[in-house]
Amino acid sequence: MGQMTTLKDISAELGLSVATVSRALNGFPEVNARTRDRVTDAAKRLGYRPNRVAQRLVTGRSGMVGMIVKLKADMTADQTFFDVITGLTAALAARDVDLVLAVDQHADPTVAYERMLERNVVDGFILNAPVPDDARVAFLQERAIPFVVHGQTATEVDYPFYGIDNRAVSADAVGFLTALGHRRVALLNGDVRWSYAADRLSGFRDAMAEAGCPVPDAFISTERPSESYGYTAALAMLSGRAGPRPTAMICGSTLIAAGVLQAARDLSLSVPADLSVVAHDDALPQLRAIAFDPALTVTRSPLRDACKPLADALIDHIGGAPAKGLQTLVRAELIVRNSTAPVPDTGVSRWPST
Amino acid sequence: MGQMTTLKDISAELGLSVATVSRALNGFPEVNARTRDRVTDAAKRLGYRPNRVAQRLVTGRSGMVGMIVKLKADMTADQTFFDVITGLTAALAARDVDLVLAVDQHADPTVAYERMLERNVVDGFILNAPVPDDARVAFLQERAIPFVVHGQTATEVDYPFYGIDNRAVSADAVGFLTALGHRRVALLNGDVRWSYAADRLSGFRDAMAEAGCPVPDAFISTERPSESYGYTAALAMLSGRAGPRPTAMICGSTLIAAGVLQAARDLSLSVPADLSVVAHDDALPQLRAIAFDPALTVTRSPLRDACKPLADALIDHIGGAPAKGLQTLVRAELIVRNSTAPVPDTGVSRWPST
DNA sequence: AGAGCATATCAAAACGTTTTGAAATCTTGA
DNA sequence: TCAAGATTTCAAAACGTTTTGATATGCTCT
Repeated sequence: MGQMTTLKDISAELGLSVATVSRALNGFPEVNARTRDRVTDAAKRLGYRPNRVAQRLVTGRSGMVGMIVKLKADMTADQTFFDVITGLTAALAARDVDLVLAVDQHADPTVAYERMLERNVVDGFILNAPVPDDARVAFLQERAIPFVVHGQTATEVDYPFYGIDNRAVSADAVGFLTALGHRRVALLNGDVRWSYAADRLSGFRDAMAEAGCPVPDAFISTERPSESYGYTAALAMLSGRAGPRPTAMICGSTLIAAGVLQAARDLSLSVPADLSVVAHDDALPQLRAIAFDPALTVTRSPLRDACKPLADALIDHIGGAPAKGLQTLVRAELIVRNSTAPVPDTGVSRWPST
Repeated sequence: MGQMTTLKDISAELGLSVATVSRALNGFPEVNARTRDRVTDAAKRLGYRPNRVAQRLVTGRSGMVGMIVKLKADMTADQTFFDVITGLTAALAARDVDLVLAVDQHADPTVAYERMLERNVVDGFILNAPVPDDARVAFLQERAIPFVVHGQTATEVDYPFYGIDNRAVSADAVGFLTALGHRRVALLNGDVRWSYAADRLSGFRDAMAEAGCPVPDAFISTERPSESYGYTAALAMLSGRAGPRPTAMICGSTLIAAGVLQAARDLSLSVPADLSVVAHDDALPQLRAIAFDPALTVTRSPLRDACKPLADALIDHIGGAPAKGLQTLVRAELIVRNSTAPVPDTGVSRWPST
């Protein structure tokens, strides 16, 4: 089958040396303008495509980065996963890098990385869903493998990351709600084993404390985000068996909020008149916060926004750029819609107790 | 940072030539047993890992295969996607091959393949979700790039594939239902743009014709599988506005079946007394047919089963094995549970018309 | 005309492997 | 003991690039 045309072919065709052809194609300044034209012309004419493998052999880079996703029994990742992969591969492709994907089914999170490194085919990794004191971070740092973390809050680290300020997410939501007079605010958080949820929780506690609002234990729940979790948790909190009910809820995701709204509906509670709801919105196409009824007030930071910065940070870091300049912590945007309102007059919700 | 140890390092250490070391490690027969031991020993001791890039440069193979998933606005792929990726990467890894993933957002399905080929980093492709006369197939065949198709019905082709016999899926379901006396059977199919659904449809029509059962147009619907599709389609069919109602339904997926069961419940119809339901079951962990109420009668062929044969077929094909021996068409298993029963006595459903 | 310098090109080394063809060593049989 | 053969090892080429160090060519200034 059709042999690839190589630098040698071009050099033979033009009576030049391979070195000059290489330089001409790579835009080195010392090659004569006319020669460069002849070379680029011949390259196009002969359909030259550089052999990446050869390039990589000499540059020592593979031009691929790895990503290893954890297979969870529940597969919650899926919703966000596809979206992230899409943006990521696009951003990587723009810089001529490919993504090698593996799924980890192992208990020890590092073995999958070890395996991929062993096959020594990737220049670096994209780490997602970090946990506090992530074992993978230690593993990769020890081996001096470049990586970038998606979703990171601690800023005092020496590797690149892109994340949202999750403490601020909670603080902003709390600040907004307390300004509306709410004092009994509940948090329907994600699973605190993940850093993002842990940070939201601590941000929530601190902000509530600062606002002088006590937070009963019953007002905080943490679980993997799902609609049914939102539904049952909200139902439990709103039943008011364990003291006064919350007048506002902060949801870890729009999915949870969907369950909360359903629960409110089933209890004949009006949102926002009886209950204010704020959710964090990753801007997934399937769950458009603006399409909720009522339209959700959210702290918003599109997941897709992370992809390009992540890809670029990793590639730059592999290229030798120091981590310090490749750390981004964005502040989520508070978007006020119709699911929030001032606290009901009495301060105690007005519906009959169940 | 720590230089990789190379063949040269080992050869220097042992006073052997690089060639011998290479041979020893690759199990060539002509190397002395003692020398081989010394080499493997030194390799382990020095932590030798072959440089894949160099290997590839000389062998011309990359040891990676590509998969390009189509980004659909609705993202229905997700459910099955994660499962497939998991099995696939595991099966590939077992043969020391990695998976390069890209997401295609382009209208022309071939451009993403073109792009990946251009970067010339994969030895072959796994094609999923084939359509009749798939443009990607023509594209890859023209360039003599190895590939394997996941989900294939036409058997008269000269490339490897692994698929289930979708015409038989329908035929088996129809055969089972007609044996129970059903004659008014409806098909809630997937989107017939995909081969699998097109085949299910033709298999359904043929089997029904053979059984001597007419099929009114209203008994056939095709749409992207979802619970709500199952719900609304079933509701429409069971309302009976356009003639007598079906006594049995064949669903393209368990997801659709979930909607059908809900519709039956809302109409106070008993499954299976009033309506028999058969679904095709891909055995996704999230939607366990046995956990339905009533437990679903299904044609079952676990999606995961396809992964290892697919990976192996592709790798063998890349290795030069002819396509003919790498084509598998499995017959789905009919599993009878509680969602099917003999047709009601009258032959006309006994519930009051709406 | 020759030194000095910038410009443009080249040949060769390097990357780390596999593979080829030849050479060295050992074994066997007469 | 020697030729023939088998066994084991080796040096070198090859894969297609990038990069290094050297060389050729032209120009400017004295």
